[in-house]
Order: sequence, then structure tokens, then C-alpha cells
Amino acid sequence: MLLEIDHHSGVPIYRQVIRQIRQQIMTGGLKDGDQLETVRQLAGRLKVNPMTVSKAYSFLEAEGLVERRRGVGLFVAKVEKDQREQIKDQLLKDAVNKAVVMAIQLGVSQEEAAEFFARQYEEYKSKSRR
Amino acid sequence: MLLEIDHHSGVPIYRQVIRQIRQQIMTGGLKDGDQLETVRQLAGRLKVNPMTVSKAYSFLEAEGLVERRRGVGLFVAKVEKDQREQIKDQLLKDAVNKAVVMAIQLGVSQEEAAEFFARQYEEYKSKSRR
DNA sequence: TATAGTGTATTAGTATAGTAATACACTTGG
DNA sequence: CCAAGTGTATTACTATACTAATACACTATA
Repeated sequence: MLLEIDHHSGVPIYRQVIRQIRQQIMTGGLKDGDQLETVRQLAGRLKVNPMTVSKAYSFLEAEGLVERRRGVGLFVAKVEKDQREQIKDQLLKDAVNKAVVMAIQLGVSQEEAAEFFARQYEEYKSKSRR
Repeated sequence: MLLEIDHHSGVPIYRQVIRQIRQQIMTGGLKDGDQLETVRQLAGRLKVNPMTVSKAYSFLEAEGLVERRRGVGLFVAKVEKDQREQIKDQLLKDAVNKAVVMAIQLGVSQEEAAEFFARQYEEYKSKSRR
């Protein structure tokens, strides 16, 4: 599994790991029961301490996306579809909420804010399609 | 001008100050040329060090919302309407972008994400109307 | 021009976040 | 049952963020 870390982006490494693995799980790149890359293996590839990877995995476990098996490794959690949707909703809600608060504090109407959101989405999509 | 600080919210004080004053400026509670509350005065009310207030003001100046007059005080910047809109757009863009990135990484379609956004906006609005 | 009012540069202290080193505990398979 | 593979608890180091203390510089005006 490809996983790209930017050591100079200012974004904490473990957060970059969380995002990318979460994306893999949510978009089907990793499926129920698949084993995650070993802590040491991934740490080696990223030239990072194993604890940093372990930290990322812990967050994913807390989110309910991943399950530990002691002495064995970590695996994509086998959960009901509903549950995964719920996790997705929660994550999205947290992210969207901040934007909403900002919009309202700036006195931006719902229509204007929605249009803004749509435009940004388009932009991002077309960028990543290149 | 009313300004509420929560010392236990975990949100840095200077950021709370930034948000609230920005809101005042953007929604017309503070108008072009109005003097901001004195650093010491505001610091006194909030039971906080003057430098903390000064820091908040510095950020607002960097955003272009506020102007310093040495030895005199800080004032709401007199700018073209266009310019203020531009600042607003930039702030909103930054906030919205994170939500958009999350939505895309979660594999959420534009329609679904937009609906999500709208719902959150409604919720927040109705909460603050109470 | 002196005083009382502005804001701030500099410095320091504290808390928190991020990363790493080390030693440990669990599981599986031969 | 032990060796080689998992992950991790504990501890420590470093960098950064936040707040505060202090002393200073600028401006208006009486």
C-alpha cells in the first residue's frame, strides 16, 4: 500500500498516517479483515519511530476503524455497514462544523456558504483528477 | 462591547478574542474607524495579560481588519468594501477547505457533503436563535 | 515639555504536542 | 517451549504554543 509522508509539511506524521489509512478503509482500498502494515514495517518505510505509527493506529482504533489482535497485528475492523457510515458521519460532522461556525461568524448566508462549499469541492476534485 | 471569554474551553484566549472582534467587524457591530477597546482595558476586563490582547490585535491587523496608530490605539480599518469581502472570502475558504478535504477523503459525494453542510448550518442557526 | 495615555519588544515560565529509545508483553509456529 | 514475530507502556527529549512580567517607545494635550 502506497503511503506518502511529507516530513516538512508541518502536519504531524501520525496525523498524515491516520488520514491516509482512514481514506483507504473508507474508500475500499482496505477491506474488512485486511491486515494493516506492521508497525515496524511501516515505521521503517517512513523512517520514523515505531511508536509514531502505533500512535496513529491507536487513533484509528479509537475511531472504531481498526482492531488490535495482541501479538498478531492490526486489522481493518469487521463492522456493520451502518456503523462505518456512522463513523464517517461523525468525522465529517466534526470537520464541517468548524466551517459552518466560521461562515456564521462572518455573517455569510447559508446560500452563499453552500455555493462556496460546492466551488471548493469542484476545485479540489479537478485538482486531484490531474 | 460585550466579549465573552471561556477560560476553561481549551481554546486559546487570544483566538477567542480574534473571533469575536472579527465577528463584530464583519457583521457591522464595529464600523470603519471605530476605536477598539484599549489593550489594557480589555485585558483588565478579561483578567488577562495585556500582551495576550495585543497578540489578538496583531492577528487582526495581519488580516487587514484593523489599523494601528502608534501611541493612540487600534481602529477598525477603513477599507474598500471589495477588500473586506476579499478578506472574508479568504477566511471562509481556509475554513471550508478542511471540511472539503475530509469529505473527499471519506469518499463522500458532493451532493451528500453539501446536504450535510446545509443541515449543520440550520442546526447551528436554530441553536443560536434561542 | 511633561504627563498620562496608548501599544509592544523582549524575556521568561509553563504546558502541551510530537517524536523517539528502551524494555517489556503477547501470540504463533516449529 | 522457545524463537521470531507482533504491538506497547514508560520514559525522556525537543519544539512549539500560550501566557505573563517588565521595561520601553510613541502620541496627544494640558
